[in-house]
Amino acid sequence: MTENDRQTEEKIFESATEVFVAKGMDGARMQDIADLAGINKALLHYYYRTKDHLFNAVFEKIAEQMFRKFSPVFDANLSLEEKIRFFFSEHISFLQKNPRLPGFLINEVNRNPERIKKFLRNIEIEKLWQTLLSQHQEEMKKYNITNETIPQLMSSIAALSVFPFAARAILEALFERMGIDFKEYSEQRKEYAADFVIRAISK
Amino acid sequence: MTENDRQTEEKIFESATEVFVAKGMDGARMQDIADLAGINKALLHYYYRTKDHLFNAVFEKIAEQMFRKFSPVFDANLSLEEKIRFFFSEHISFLQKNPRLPGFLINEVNRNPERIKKFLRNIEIEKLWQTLLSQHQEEMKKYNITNETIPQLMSSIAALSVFPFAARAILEALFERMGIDFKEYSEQRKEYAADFVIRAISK
DNA sequence: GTCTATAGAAGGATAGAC
DNA sequence: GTCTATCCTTCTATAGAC
Repeated sequence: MTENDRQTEEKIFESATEVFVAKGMDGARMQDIADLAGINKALLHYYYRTKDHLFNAVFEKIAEQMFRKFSPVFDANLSLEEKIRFFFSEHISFLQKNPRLPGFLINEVNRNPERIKKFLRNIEIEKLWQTLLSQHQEEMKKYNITNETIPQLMSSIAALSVFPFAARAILEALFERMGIDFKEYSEQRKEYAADFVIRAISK
Repeated sequence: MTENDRQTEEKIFESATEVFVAKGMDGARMQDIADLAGINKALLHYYYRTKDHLFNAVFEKIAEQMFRKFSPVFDANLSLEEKIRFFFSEHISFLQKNPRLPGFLINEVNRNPERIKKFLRNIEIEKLWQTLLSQHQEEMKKYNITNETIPQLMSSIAALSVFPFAARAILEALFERMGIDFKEYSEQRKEYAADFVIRAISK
């Protein structure tokens, strides 16, 4: 693969990412992607045979980015409280830079649940799960956490971080009427959400 | 309008709702809707001039349903804690019956933020807001709540209720690997989320 | 590897008969 | 009010020249 190939292929991939995230699989047009990349449609099909192939490449990359942000939480040598603060700070910072990713993923995954199942097959969920459990078994006793409530807790943490960005358009419409700035809100959220969770699990 | 008209129009509306919620505005096909309603395409255009008109009718109805579930919370004569428990119980029950609505709304609102702004213009946000504030000003002192943190608190409550259904496909894929049943999880969630919030705001 | 031109299919919308 | 037939546009995908 020559330098020129790599550049074109990358440019296509970047443009496709932007268009797919903005309009979704169904709303995106190959013509839009070609225009944004400054090339013509035929070249898209030369590199990625079909729209579906191109979309899949973009989806996998984005899903990987989102989940990679979670993984340090599982093996970092931090206390539970430190992990929670670390997670919200890092994850919300990532979402501030990529505010449309949550909505994109939620939509495409609802549209085609097989996509995420296939993606997760390459991730050792069970292993991460066991690591996390064993790492904090002792610490959990100090908090209001049992093995049974961990799914509730983890989904709550994800919810508090991701939801404001997924539902951003709704929140912004409401905030506009209440004189609140979304940027300020999301910056405050890093600390608020961490405090919120820690108080909620404290005995 | 004759009885027959009403039946056909309703049948179209119901079919359109099902198809739009399942596939989104961009993915939905007028042919799908006609097939599901047991009529032909031309009749769709007879009742709702364009696909856009039909979609707007469906969207407004769904947005109205979702937000109506929030409104009793604003004026009910209940203590703060009772309101929180009432909200999670009612709202999650509604979502259990309509699990695809959150994903649908989030997607369409991201696709076109104007829609929700227009919808909210007909709702007296400021009034509901003032009612809520004045109603619990005294009670707030007992909790960890200030006027400044109310947007954080309210978005957190919405997040804990809505997110699991919006991201249902992701959670189900994860839960499958961990031997957890989503139905059971969502039933437990009513109480877990309420307890979670109440502990989080308690001093 | 990149372009122009076009095939081929699908979708929204309308005309016109009943 | 409902149907069949069809127009017209748009979109993905490919053929073929350079």
